[in-house]
Amino acid sequence: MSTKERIINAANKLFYLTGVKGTSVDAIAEKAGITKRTFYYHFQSKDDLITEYLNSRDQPNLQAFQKSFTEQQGEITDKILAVFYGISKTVNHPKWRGCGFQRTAGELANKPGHPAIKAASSHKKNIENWLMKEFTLYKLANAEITARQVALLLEGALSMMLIHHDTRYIEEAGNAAALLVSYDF
Amino acid sequence: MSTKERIINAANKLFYLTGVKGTSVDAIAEKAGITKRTFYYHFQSKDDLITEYLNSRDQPNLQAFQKSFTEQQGEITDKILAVFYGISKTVNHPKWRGCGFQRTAGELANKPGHPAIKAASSHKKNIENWLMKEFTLYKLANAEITARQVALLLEGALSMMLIHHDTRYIEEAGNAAALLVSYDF
DNA sequence: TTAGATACACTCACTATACGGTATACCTAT
DNA sequence: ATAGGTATACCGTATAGTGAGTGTATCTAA
Repeated sequence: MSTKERIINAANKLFYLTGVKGTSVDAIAEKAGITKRTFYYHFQSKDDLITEYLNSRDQPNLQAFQKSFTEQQGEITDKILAVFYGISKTVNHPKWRGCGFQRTAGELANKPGHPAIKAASSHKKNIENWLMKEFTLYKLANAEITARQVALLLEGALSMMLIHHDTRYIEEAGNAAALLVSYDF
Repeated sequence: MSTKERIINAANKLFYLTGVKGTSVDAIAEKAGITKRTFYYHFQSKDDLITEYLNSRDQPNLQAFQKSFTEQQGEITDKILAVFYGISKTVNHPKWRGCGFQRTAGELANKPGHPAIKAASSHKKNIENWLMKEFTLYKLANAEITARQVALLLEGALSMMLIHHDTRYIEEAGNAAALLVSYDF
């Protein structure tokens, strides 16, 4: 694994665990087994790394949702429920800290044009677009609208889980999503 | 206004605008017109202030939702739509930064027992309980479940608005909430 | 005159970033 | 093929500034 990959790897863990403002470049360099100077050889700035961190998480996160959906047999409502159930299985892991995109966007709320916020926006849109395509395939009447509504429930569930640490919130979000999908079917 | 109130006032503005980790005690002291030492006379620690900051926002935030709901004439679905519409009117304000409770909980994600997270949890439950009581009055069949689902949509909308800065997300969340309410009516 | 409230000046740890220098490997022209 | 040049990747050590929190003296009101 290249040095740059090791840095991004370390950033993935530390930024997700302790937040982007709560993680120092020193800590990342140490975790990556390099000096801080070497970090600045590979990255222009900490903000630069934050952006690459989120971009590197886009596809893995999306694919995790897609996996839950695809592997679930049955109706479209069952598949949607499986996506929410897939998350509920991960939240009890001691290192679970909600959605890294949501938390990073929250931390950077006063830097509106920050490229990391654009990365978060792009990621959320990728999820929404994927849902829309699936809903279109499954002949939903208003695939675009329902996809957005399900994405909103997903987003709300991730936040509520972080605040309450109670899996009933993600279950109820799944139920609501399945309901909205079934009414549009 | 007492010194303590002035401190909390300054914290309200700065913590909300730049986040709890992005705001220094020095900045709060300066905004409050006191020295840092005086701050530490009134508060035990920065964490202490963070907690009081969120607790001080609980009722004002809740009442803003209740105001939108109460002042709206018509069916229960109209009243719920009004709650979401009330938020959509605020998001274009240049100082809007999403939900302070959500963002603070995100920043403190690696401090699970932090009293500020409990304050956030308590606030979100207050919203949910209020919705449940209203839904019960309006004879919804499953007031508790629907209240949670609407709260989840509200939460998701606030996060999505912060990420995308696109009011169509809050509109769609309102539509979904109204739909879920009407199906439970 | 005494207790609460405030100010000044500090500590000490940490933070992002910069500078100067080095080892290694690959060129390229003779 | 070999000496001189150059690009890549790395490290050790500054630097200038910020972070939370404190010791001690002074003020003020009852």
